[in-house]
Amino acid sequence: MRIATWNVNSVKQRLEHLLTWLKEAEPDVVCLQELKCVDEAFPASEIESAGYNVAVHGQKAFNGVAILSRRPFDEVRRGLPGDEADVQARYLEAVFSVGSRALRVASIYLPNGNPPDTEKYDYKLAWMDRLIAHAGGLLAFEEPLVLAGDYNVIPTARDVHDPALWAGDALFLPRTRAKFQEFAALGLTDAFRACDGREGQYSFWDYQAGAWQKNNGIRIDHLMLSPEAADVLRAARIDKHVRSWEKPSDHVPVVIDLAL
DNA sequence: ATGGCCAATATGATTGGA
Repeated sequence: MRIATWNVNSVKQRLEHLLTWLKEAEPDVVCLQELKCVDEAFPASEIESAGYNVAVHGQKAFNGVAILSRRPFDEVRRGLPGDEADVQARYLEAVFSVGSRALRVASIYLPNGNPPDTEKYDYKLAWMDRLIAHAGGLLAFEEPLVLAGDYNVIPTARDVHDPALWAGDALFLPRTRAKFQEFAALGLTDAFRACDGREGQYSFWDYQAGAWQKNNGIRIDHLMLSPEAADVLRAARIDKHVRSWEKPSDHVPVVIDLAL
């Protein structure tokens, strides 16, 4: 079972890349973020023709998450619980049958939070609290669970090319990292870090200032695993070559293999 | 050259990204 996450920065702009990468990587489940379109504008037929079922939680212009799956969906949940007034499309959850087991996967687009001295940062931290509460409930099922997405969190100094440059950023502030630690401490495993301890492994490079050419990146796209999923983790990788394609997203896919 | 981008929006300056 191959599961991936990718912030595509507009699914309409990135459709050709997505179809090429699906054929190349052959994932079973894909979590997408930053669709930047409403449900009706999502290119469902093109993706279905590539062999995937589609669940979409879109929004006009911003945000938007989707899950693609070769298997049929048993259940789909749209939106993160905990705030009925939150209209931002940042969370989508699905359940699949894998043999006799249930596999639950969520596509997450955690708020950026910049600038940190504004209500945007408060929203980020509150969203993380809601995610912690919801994840706690899901972990109680004691099933394979993959919470995958663009977390907009640099977990440690090892995950950024120049920690000092990011010290005051909402993605790397101590409060942000502490909250992410609290989330992981529920019993979640960072799949990539469980497989690869090297420095210089990133999932995002800014479009500006030649960041890609200089490998000035950050690792902010994560697949977080329940113990039942971590037990069957076999491999994790970052498909960084996608960043060198023409007109790329600023994020690249992160991929794991589970023995399910 | 110590700076350089990109996408969406009643489409032209603004907003958001990270």
